[in-house]
Amino acid sequence: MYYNFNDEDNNSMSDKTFLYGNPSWQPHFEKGIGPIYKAIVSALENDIKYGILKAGDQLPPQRELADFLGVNFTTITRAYKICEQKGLISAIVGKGTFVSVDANIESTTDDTEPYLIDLGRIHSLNNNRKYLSEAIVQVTQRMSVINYFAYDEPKRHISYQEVGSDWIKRFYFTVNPDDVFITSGTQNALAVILLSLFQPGDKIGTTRLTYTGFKSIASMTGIQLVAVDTDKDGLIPDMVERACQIDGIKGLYIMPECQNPTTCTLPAERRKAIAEIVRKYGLILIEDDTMSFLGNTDLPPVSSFAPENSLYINGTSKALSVGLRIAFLYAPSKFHEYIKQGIYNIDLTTSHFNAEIAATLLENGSADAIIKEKQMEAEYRNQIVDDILSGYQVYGNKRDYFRWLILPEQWTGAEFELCARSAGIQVFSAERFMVGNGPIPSAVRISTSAIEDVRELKAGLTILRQLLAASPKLPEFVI
Amino acid sequence: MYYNFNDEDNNSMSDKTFLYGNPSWQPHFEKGIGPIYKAIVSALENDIKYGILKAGDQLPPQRELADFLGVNFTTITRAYKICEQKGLISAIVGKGTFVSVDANIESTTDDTEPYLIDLGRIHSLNNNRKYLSEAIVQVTQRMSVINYFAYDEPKRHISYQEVGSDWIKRFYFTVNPDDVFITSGTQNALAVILLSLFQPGDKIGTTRLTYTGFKSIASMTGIQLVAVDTDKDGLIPDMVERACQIDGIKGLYIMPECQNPTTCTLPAERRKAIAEIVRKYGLILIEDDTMSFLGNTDLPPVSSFAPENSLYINGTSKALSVGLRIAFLYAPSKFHEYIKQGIYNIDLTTSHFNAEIAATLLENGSADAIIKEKQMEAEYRNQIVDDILSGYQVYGNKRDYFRWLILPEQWTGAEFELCARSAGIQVFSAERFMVGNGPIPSAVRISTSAIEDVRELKAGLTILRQLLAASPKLPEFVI
DNA sequence: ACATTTGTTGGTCTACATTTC
DNA sequence: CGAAATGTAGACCAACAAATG
Repeated sequence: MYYNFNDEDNNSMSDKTFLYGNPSWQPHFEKGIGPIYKAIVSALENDIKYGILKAGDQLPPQRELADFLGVNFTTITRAYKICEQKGLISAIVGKGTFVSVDANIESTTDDTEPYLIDLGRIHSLNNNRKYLSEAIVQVTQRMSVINYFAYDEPKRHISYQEVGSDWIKRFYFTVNPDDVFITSGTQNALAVILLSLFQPGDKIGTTRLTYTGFKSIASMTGIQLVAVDTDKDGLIPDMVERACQIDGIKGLYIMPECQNPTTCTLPAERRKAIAEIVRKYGLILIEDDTMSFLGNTDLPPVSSFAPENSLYINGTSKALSVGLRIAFLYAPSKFHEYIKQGIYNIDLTTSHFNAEIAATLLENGSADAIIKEKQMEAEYRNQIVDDILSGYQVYGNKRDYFRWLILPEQWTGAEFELCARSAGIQVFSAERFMVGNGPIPSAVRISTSAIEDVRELKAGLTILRQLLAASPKLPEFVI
Repeated sequence: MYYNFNDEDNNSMSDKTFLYGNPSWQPHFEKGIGPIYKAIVSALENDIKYGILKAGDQLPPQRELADFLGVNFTTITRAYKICEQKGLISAIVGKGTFVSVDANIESTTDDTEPYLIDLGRIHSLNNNRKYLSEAIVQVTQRMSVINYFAYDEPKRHISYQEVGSDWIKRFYFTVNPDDVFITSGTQNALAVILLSLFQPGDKIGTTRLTYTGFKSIASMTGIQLVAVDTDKDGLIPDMVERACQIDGIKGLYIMPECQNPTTCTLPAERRKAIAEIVRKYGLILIEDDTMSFLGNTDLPPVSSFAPENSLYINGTSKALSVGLRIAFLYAPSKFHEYIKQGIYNIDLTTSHFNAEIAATLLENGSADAIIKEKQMEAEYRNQIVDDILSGYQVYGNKRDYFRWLILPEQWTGAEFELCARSAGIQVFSAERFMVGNGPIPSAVRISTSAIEDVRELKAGLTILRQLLAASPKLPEFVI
């Protein structure tokens, strides 16, 4: 383009030429065709793709690479910045720039090969379908069933919004029915929120290990996630405040109960402290409380302490039935217009028939029975995990749908996932849940909720136990 | 920050000080607090919001404003650029920068006050619910109904994908069932496509007047729309090519049949020509063929001439029933992974129960009967419009769900919409459908498909006819 | 405590492309 | 046609800010 890359002539740089050695990484591209920063971006993308750069590798400092290429260092800044936005690398002032740990890792957890024992995905436990089936019969027998399909808004004796506020009230958060929206599930609610309340480039804080579905939707909408540090109780309030001050996060995503994947549950004081920070910095809190129905605690959600700044999601898929795809979303009035618009723009509306079934279940008390059974089944299954993996560090509340296993020294999560897979078992490693950079815990998530038959669970766990005692033996593979 | 704004001292500018007069618009902000370009952005936002800057107003040239503020002109470039991305203004090299026509106009068309005669929204005609009701009864009577809710993927004799490929085949496009996805309606399919195949900042070409739902989802995902010129037959192929060369569009959004809102239908040669360009430039074609069931033509869609580059959407909401929320999406194999991911990230999956009802309707022939009836009803209603508005320029095929009315000299679309509203009728003006800048046609869209009772249509049209002959008489209002 | 290393940000400069007159 | 007007894009520079030792 307009610049000649003539290293000798570049006097302003010549005194620094000796300051830097050869950069640890060098982008290969043809000079003179197209902009430099773009060339660097594609070189970086390629080298990560082909394994020349590996997760955690440190890139040369901007000034060093700039000197080597004979350009101003902010040109490198620009290139690095783009790569960072693509999630390939992450930079820390004073420290350096590093290849992201998940740069080359599939971050979804929705797919599993059918022949594997599925200790990977989190499902609703399908143990008893009696109530569901009754509700369906009840709904379909009503003369008005056609209305759920023919009309946009069928009339019913109490509104879905009231059903939703009643549902949310179960979890110690009292909201006005007018503030309740109905979405097609939790994931859908997250998509609506990110699309309607945030813009590409905005930053949202979240635990360093977070729900993969949230990572995906954030990456699709161009929203940057900022890792906030945690300890055994979950998010550390001071670290949230830090993220506000330093990173300028606009929102905060939390799962207060049974955080996915670490199973942390926020204690009461932290909930209040976080709400305090949310209010102080005017954050938009996105609280995903899908797991609260398990009843491990009776604490009010963070949203209840900062309702004006909060979006609170509580879905029925996990609690009642996968097929329902109904989640309730609380939003304060200042967000109503945006959320309405978002819901409309993504999918017009949720199926009224499904909403009616969910409403029926909730109104006639079947929901309570279903939840009770699921809680007991979860408890039973978790006990099996704790028994078979006794002696290992297994985290999780009594009734969670999954557990978090800290691996022995010799393993990394990714290695263990791979070996388990070869042994016929699907688990998901810490790597998949990582946000940004930082130390990756050696751990895997073990789901107890996807398999149909408890014998499968036992068989799978027994194999995992053997694996845990062994050493990583990776199959031969390139890259 | 780091710069002092001392106009006198700025020698490099002093010779130019006399070249420019006072800028036609001046941003008001406090110097020294925060970056200049951001201050300009908020000043601009505010002035548009409060009506100080009106749609179509020309902003001062970058150099002029820069001189006035005593900064480098590229700082203004930066501010303008951000505003352009926000959709507030649009700039043309050599010409200037202008406030967008839709900067302050609600671009949604989903809301209508209940007391108005709704000639605004486009609905499915709900004339006959017999078939739908039969299908629901049939589906619910099957013993396996619970499976639609309890399982993720109920077994059926032929797959929904095959149902989808059969449906698409009706519209002269033969596709492999493996390439068919099921989404929760057309709007949902568009959201999935934009989220999974495009990134914030990407550009997509579309007709200068386009579907508002597409505008909204593009704006939410940070995707820029580029207006492509049209004539009475719709998109002009040469203009599409121009958009490729000049704007570097990555995708192209089209409605080949009954383009919303202008009712244009692309003739055969244009379809081939556009497909040619799509292939030549490797564009991603997004073809929204929701209206083809009306059967105004029997032309194959553009996608059929460039299947490797095309995403073809054909929904059932308009054709069968609003409540179904099922659309079929064809995607070539190279996009499968992305689309799958996108569907999963937005909403997990579509309601199987609804899919089953749609499938039943399609398989047992009811769909044909429903469509036939809708076609006839549409024809009947359009005839009424053409009769009552005879003498005026009304565009539309025999069987469309809406018509496009060119207004007489004295009216602009926005004025007419406002006056019609005061007279109790909702119509949507050309302004709502505009992409970017350019001349705004004086026209409104008149929907024939939202009202229940034809008498309402007649009453509404009669009032509109009187209005057309009158002069704009705007109610007193500020801004 | 303070200098060093490293990344970030706001503003500027230069070449250039498109449109208008 | 060519000069003027106007917007665009890539690179550069200087001040700043966080982390490290």
